[in-house]
Amino acid sequence: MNNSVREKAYRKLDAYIEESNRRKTPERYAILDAIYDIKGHFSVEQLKEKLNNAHFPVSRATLFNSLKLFQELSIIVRHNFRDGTRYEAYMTDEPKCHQICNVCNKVTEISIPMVVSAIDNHRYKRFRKEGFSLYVYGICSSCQARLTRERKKENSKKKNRK
Amino acid sequence: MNNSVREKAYRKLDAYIEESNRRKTPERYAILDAIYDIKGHFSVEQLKEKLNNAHFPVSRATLFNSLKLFQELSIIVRHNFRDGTRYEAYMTDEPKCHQICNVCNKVTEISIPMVVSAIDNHRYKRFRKEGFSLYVYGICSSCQARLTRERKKENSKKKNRK
DNA sequence: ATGTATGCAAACCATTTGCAATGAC
DNA sequence: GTCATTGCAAATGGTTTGCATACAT
Repeated sequence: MNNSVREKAYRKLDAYIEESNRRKTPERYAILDAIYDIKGHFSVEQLKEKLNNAHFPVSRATLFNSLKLFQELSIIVRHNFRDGTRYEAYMTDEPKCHQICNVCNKVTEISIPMVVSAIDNHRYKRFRKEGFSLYVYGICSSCQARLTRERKKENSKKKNRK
Repeated sequence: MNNSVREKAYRKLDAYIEESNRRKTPERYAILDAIYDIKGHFSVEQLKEKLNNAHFPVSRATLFNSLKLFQELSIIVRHNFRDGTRYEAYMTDEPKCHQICNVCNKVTEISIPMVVSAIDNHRYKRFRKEGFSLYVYGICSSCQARLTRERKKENSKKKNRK
């Protein structure tokens, strides 16, 4: 990951605190650091653990507060996968799309440059775009294969019964 | 909404039940109907209410079961907005993208044909695409304006104190 | 000194689970 | 008759909330 992304987030947080007359608490910066150290998706628990390991334990309430704040500042994005909520820092360089199987719920990150540029080039009305997340839903090949197999089996059972 | 979409979903459910040797319960078809009657986003509670109004009350457990099944069958998609989970039937005609404000969390449906065609034309690897959802995150103009106003106010307070 | 932010624990609420009853085949 | 599916109620677990304390300014 490009460290300039991290620094940009720092500056966003600084600016917000300065302009809104809030407090520069060590927790907020520690959490921000942990997020960028993790790279990629993370759950609240993983983030908590990361901070514990960094000898900077933070309460769950503060984690949720900060995550909400960072989302408002467009520093992170919240995903809701089948196995729970995941957060992720926006990456300016090569944003990823998510390919998700509707059956096994497996999430795969893929690159679709055409889509990314189409999203970037669109002119939004009364809206300042900060980031995006795209989920392409479907069936992965292994589930496809398994389903076909299982259905065949069920069908033969049915015929035998008759 | 095009009714052929609804019929396609019916056929998907029929095929699944037939091939997997499951049961054609009235609940499943009633729920499917309610979903297509609602049109657009809905919460589990809204769906439950819709079914109550249609004099076909269904238990919450069954609703969740069916929603999970319909998701596996790629009939519906699950969204996770700030104010809770919402479901939505896939629409083949003119799929919508979501524009979401990171501050007030307002969700607006927008059309970005270039994006839709880029998603459609991409060649996925070992994956059969069934649908997608795109969330473009940012700041809506009214939040933008409000934030600027508030920060200005906070700043003048700060100066007065000094 | 002021009032924002944190930490803790309790409360909340959407979703899941276990199990008995139902009913589709 | 068999076994998938439903309905109910209890359990679960992630997230929020209330309040006292700490601390950034």
